[in-house]
Amino acid sequence: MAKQETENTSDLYAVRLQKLEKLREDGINPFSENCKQSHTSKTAVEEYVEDGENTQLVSVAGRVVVFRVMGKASFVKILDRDGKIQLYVTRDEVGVENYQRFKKFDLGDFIGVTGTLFKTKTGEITVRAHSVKLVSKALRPLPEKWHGLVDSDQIYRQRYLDLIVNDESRNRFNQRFKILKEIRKFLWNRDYTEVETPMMTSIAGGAAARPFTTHFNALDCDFNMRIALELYLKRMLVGGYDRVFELGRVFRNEGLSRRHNPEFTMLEAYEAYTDFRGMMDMTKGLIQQVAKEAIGSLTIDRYDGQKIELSGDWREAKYKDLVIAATQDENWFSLSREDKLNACHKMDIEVDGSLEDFEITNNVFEKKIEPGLIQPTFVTHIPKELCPLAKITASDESTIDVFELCINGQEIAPAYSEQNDPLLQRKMFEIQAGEEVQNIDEDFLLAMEYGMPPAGGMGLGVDRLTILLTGASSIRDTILFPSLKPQIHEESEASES
RNA sequence: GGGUUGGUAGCUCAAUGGUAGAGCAGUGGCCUUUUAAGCCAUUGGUUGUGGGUUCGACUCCCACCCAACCCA
Repeated sequence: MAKQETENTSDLYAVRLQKLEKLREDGINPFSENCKQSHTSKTAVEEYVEDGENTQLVSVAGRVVVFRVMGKASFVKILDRDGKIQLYVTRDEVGVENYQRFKKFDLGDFIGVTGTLFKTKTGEITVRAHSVKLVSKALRPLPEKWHGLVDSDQIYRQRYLDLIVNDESRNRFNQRFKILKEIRKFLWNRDYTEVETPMMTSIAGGAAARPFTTHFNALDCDFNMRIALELYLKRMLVGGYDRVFELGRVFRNEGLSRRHNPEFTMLEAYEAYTDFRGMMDMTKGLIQQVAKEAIGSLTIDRYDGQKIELSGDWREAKYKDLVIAATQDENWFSLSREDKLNACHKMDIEVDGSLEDFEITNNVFEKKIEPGLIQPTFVTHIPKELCPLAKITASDESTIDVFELCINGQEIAPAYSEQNDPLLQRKMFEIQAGEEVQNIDEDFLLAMEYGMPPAGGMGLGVDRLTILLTGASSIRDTILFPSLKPQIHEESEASES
């Protein structure tokens, strides 16, 4: 049965296996051959001398993605880390025997070529091959060149194929990698230290989210995957590192959607002797510089054609003012819980009848206000119930000194004036935990009692920032290997021939 | 979890109950400046899985699997 499947589905595979055998018979190892790479596709092209003698030898290597044989001459394109470059291979240059062998190469094979540069009739800078050799044989055919790979399932499960054949996808991921690099550069330049803190802890704190659990065999106890970086980075503040950041994965055991992946990348940065106002300037500077360096523009085209303007000053708005504007009710915050629920029904906002007062209001914010905040907006003076880790606003006991930066209809980055009063912090934790006091991170409170400097802290959803800056329509297009349900594989079709 | 759409050759797609097709890829030829190269010939299928209806099912019905989108 398995054998039959091999024969039916892998005809192309069988042909390539035969080629492989032929190469071995001819004394050529189709896999171990190494080759020199003196230039990449990009740096090789830069060597080309306009209107001059192009005698400089370049050695390039990569995967064959275009293969056009025209009798005794051929054009080939290879893909390397910098992109693609065209090669011109002729019988006269590489010799009859080599050329015969070359003609049996397949799309997808890795080859190495050494030669000189010239420009074709149509003006493309091309390597005229003096020698060409196979360095690694591909046994599977690549997806079609023109339409690329469009099956979403295969794009996500076999991302490597997507990266090989879909330029748009490769470019988007290159932008993501650049974004990560520029975030680090920005913070390093401000004398921040990059640190690493535990991903597995007994208590997952720092945010309100359901954690993934795992079992620690040696200690025989259940651990949680982290849901935020906050509590350990603050321990670093206590420990004397007054500017720290971590860029890493957090895990939240919640739904999957166009905007949510259970594991995602967070930046959290803590800076002593500043507050949420200081973090506001820092965050704006960071996003503007990252956009400039990684994307090359401060004006972003969204997938739906709208433009997002990141330059200049950004709007600031108080949470309460936004809610009052959205509900068109000056007295919203004095309404009873029941009146708020009724008003939500009238506005077509579905709310769970058991929600607390502030949660009902926050539903209005999340469903009616946030999706409309396309241009950068710092939302300030947020109700204190929404975050137990920030300082209370001096002039208004009901709010905290924080901002939530919304862009592209999503919350991108919250920041606080961090709470550093250990007694108040304990009280806030106790209110939040309610019955579940065992979930209070006592070690964190102990650390705070040794003294934590006043600080501003900021968290930034790197995936959401990437969605914003690349104009992607889904978070899955910005995560290399998004979470998917495992597929049951049938017997692997291998080795029989 | 609910709704909608989709799953057919390696890839991209056709085929509305009556012999499963095309383009690209592959294979064999021709071809020394191509740009989705071109020309001639040609191989390739358990139609997502399992049931059912029917003389006959890619097509209709039921269940399940996977994905995308929308909603919760």
